[in-house]
Amino acid sequence: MVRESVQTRPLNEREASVLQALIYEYITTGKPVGSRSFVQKYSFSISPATMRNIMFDLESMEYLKQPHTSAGRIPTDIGYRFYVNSLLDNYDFSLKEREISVKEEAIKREVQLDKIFSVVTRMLSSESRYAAVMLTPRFDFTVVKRIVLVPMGINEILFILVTRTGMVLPKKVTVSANVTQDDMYAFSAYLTEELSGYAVYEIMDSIFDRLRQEHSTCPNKDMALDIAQLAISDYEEPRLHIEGIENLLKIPEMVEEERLNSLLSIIEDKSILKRILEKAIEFEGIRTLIGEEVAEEKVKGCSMVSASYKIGNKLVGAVGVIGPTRMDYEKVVPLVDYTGRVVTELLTKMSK
Amino acid sequence: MVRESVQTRPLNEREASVLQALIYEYITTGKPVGSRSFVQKYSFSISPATMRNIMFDLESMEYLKQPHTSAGRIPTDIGYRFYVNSLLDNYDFSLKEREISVKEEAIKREVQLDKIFSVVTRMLSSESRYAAVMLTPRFDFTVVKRIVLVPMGINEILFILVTRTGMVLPKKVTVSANVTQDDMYAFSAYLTEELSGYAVYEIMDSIFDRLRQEHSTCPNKDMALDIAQLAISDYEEPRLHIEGIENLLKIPEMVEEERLNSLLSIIEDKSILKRILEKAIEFEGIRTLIGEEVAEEKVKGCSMVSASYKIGNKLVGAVGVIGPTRMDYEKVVPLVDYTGRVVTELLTKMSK
DNA sequence: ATTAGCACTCGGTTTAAACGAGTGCTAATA
DNA sequence: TATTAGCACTCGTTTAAACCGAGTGCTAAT
Repeated sequence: MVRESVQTRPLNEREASVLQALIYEYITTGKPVGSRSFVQKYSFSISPATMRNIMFDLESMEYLKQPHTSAGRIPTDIGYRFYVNSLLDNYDFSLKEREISVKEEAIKREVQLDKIFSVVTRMLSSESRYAAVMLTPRFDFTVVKRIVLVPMGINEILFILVTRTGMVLPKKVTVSANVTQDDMYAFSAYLTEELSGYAVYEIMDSIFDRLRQEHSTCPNKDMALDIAQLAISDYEEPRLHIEGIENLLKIPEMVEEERLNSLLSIIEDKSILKRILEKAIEFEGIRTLIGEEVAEEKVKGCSMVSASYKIGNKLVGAVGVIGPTRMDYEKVVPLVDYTGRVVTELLTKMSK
Repeated sequence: MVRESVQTRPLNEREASVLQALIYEYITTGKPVGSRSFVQKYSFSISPATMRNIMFDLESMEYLKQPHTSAGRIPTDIGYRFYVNSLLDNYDFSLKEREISVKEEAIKREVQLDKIFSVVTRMLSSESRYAAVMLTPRFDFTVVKRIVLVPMGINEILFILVTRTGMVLPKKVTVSANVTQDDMYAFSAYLTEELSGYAVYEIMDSIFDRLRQEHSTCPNKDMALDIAQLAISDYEEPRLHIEGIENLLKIPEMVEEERLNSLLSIIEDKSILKRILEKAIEFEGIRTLIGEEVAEEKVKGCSMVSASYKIGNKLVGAVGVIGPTRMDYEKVVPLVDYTGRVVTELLTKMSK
């Protein structure tokens, strides 16, 4: 049979299973997969020649490519995409959890929210053997539990916001007028009374406006509001936690010139990752970006599996794993998915 | 003259200047320094042969070595040590600052203490072009400014300690008995009243004991003390900030197998760095560790320049730069020294 | 004490050959 | 028609040999 170029079309069963096995093989070994040894290793009951024909078809449909003539095949981004999609199709989102659940306790034992982020990323990177990233919750959805003002010096006030999740967010504010210790107590009480229970975005949107018009027994009410507004309006951006870059350095192909540069830009310019993860927040559940799909100029040959997490039913942050395109998706996808759920559960419980 | 093996002895002037120039050359180029080109480049008015003789002497005194026969010379750790010491001898610790002072403002503008650590390490790594590390202040020397208790749930209390430097240290504490909102206010007032102005180590050493015996108007005084003691006793360890590992990856010799492993252990096992920096706290001022002097099994071919910093006149933390043995000490030493001073100044001012 | 001269070393680079895993194509086969 | 055996060909990788050049140590002359 003379092989003619094949347009993209649904794969038949045999092609699909070959593709799947081939990608699996490549993910494990990192070497281009050739027909002879492949057929043997996976006990396909076809000859190498037939395998070559199938590979040829898969190649002309752009699922595979050759790094150079007369080498075996490696998957293209499209190939990986097929692989990951069929993983996702068959993935039982309810199960899986049991296998990993040991770590769950370690996370849940952590009480200080800030540490949770470290623990989660550390766990995720060590479990996945790649690099883990996490974007801390969007500030505007956090719910105020308590506000405490502490005088720090002349005209300097430390504004401490305690969230319902137990996060403690301090902010130094400079005021022009003098404020007495008694004022501080009054302000703390007033602001806690009025703002607790509301999410920051609500406070910014409407609560402040309402309070300014309402009457209050708090002396200097307006000043209290000024301080609060000042502090809250320039609260912190979500922070990016990265952990486990060292894992990536252990992967031989990542240490090669070109990839290393990708890595360097990722570490150096955190805004890149932040951009990617911020996008991920919008998608409920798992999201995979393979190779070029990452769509960041400086990032080449990397994939990213991410999951958004919620507080209550608001999507507020994301967590993920970065690795080479040749990533062990089969392991990473459930892991990330699971981690997202644990974080959601934890934060939601804390904010009750 | 037949060269005989030379015992270590004080270097004469010519030898010293050759050694100094040679190390400088090696630091800049990274290539073994050979006699011919070296004599030419640095306009020594001696012949290459004479230079070889000098080099031979320096080698037999272990200031230099050859990576292999018939190659030029490179410095040994002892050589670097000589170089750094004479740098330090001639180093005007009062001056230098002016050159770098631009960044000072950027740091001092930072109000949130936690961010200062990030800013300092980032600045230090980007200025030095190596990796920067910083150990946050030892907790036991921080002075209490204010204590606030916030009820978080059944039997759960958030204990917030505000230090005089403006650091906000929250800690979740679980108590057995029920605590009312009013208790909280009373406790906060009582603890603030009694503990503010004292350093944590004083509180742990004696204040608690004293308070337990004294009478107080605070109802449930003992419970308040229990909570405080619980929270303070297991407060956080100094944290380690690292920044700029990417800079090290840009140095070709660091990406080679062996060095890369060193690097990986450093990143992976932060306790190594912590150990080194903790030691550095004990030395007032600058400290250099060259190559083997680092004395950590897994760390090879790295040097570290560190400076301790103080709050008032207590040594509480350290900051430093890590790079290859072939580091630009001439640049790094003043930089680290200066950074240490700025941090000291800043923290001291904040804690007033 | 310095230096010119010279034989010698040895890592790095270049060149060439041999290797081997893999391919595409063709022709025979089920 | 789909599969397979056979074969020539490709091309990156490994191995070996040759060579280059920067550098050394030693010796003898200055």
